[in-house]
Amino acid sequence: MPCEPALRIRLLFGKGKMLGPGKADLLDAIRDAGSIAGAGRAMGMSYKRAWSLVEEMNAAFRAPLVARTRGGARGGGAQLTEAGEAVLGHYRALERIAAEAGAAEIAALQAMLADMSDGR
Amino acid sequence: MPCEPALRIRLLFGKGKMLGPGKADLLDAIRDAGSIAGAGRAMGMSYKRAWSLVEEMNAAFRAPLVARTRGGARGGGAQLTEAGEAVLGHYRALERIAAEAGAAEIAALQAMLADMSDGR
DNA sequence: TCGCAATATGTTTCGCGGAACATAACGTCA
DNA sequence: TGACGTTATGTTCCGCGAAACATATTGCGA
Repeated sequence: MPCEPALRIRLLFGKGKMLGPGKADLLDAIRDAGSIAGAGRAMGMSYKRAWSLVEEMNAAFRAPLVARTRGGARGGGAQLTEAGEAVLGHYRALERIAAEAGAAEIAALQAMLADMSDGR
Repeated sequence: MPCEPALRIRLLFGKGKMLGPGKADLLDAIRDAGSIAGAGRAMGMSYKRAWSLVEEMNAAFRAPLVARTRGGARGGGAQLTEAGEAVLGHYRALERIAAEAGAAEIAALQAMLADMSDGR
């Protein structure tokens, strides 16, 4: 974790349907870990919470973002679906684009801050 | 209130210094109401909370964003300083620019949502 | 000099999201 | 068939941020 982004973006489509940094990071972690449990461990989040976030995401989108399998040799696991990859990609792109397009405003605000010794 | 923005942006400069929709709206309300108490009433927020947010903001930036006066004919009041106007302006501009620059990604995500009957 | 409306600030209470804990079910392999 | 690691799901517990409540203070005007 090199540095937490200075710009956090949350998309909210009403009625409990929202997407922010937390869910995006979780998608990333699931892709890395290959399981919800592993992702939870990796980011210090309880399995139950990770699972419920996945539940929310799968419900919010037309197609599930995370595919899960139970049992089997290694107990089961979870992977990002094509939709999951797409959503994550779009979100990351949005983050990048917004930070880029808003760089001037962000810099202006940062310049007005008190005591920016470390700039973070 | 036409529609709450689908895009919420939070800027975080570490160590308790952060700026999001809540504080921005509060600045707006203070400019409208001419007082912290009035702003709090207008947005259904306790005076204490509004006051502490102002405190945070004034501490976070080099120059205070909100100028307060106590006592007097109408009890006192609060107005945005030049710095306050500037910060609010930069934040609103950032919101606008980000939403504009990220429109394509946002639309792509929205298109993948389930059941967007009301679009909100 | 008293009342008003606001700022200023401390103390206590409370709701809720998340943590912690507890199980069940699943499916492959040894 | 038993063990393992995961998904799946319910229940209870707890910390913390916000609300609620309580005062003190300021300065003008009636």
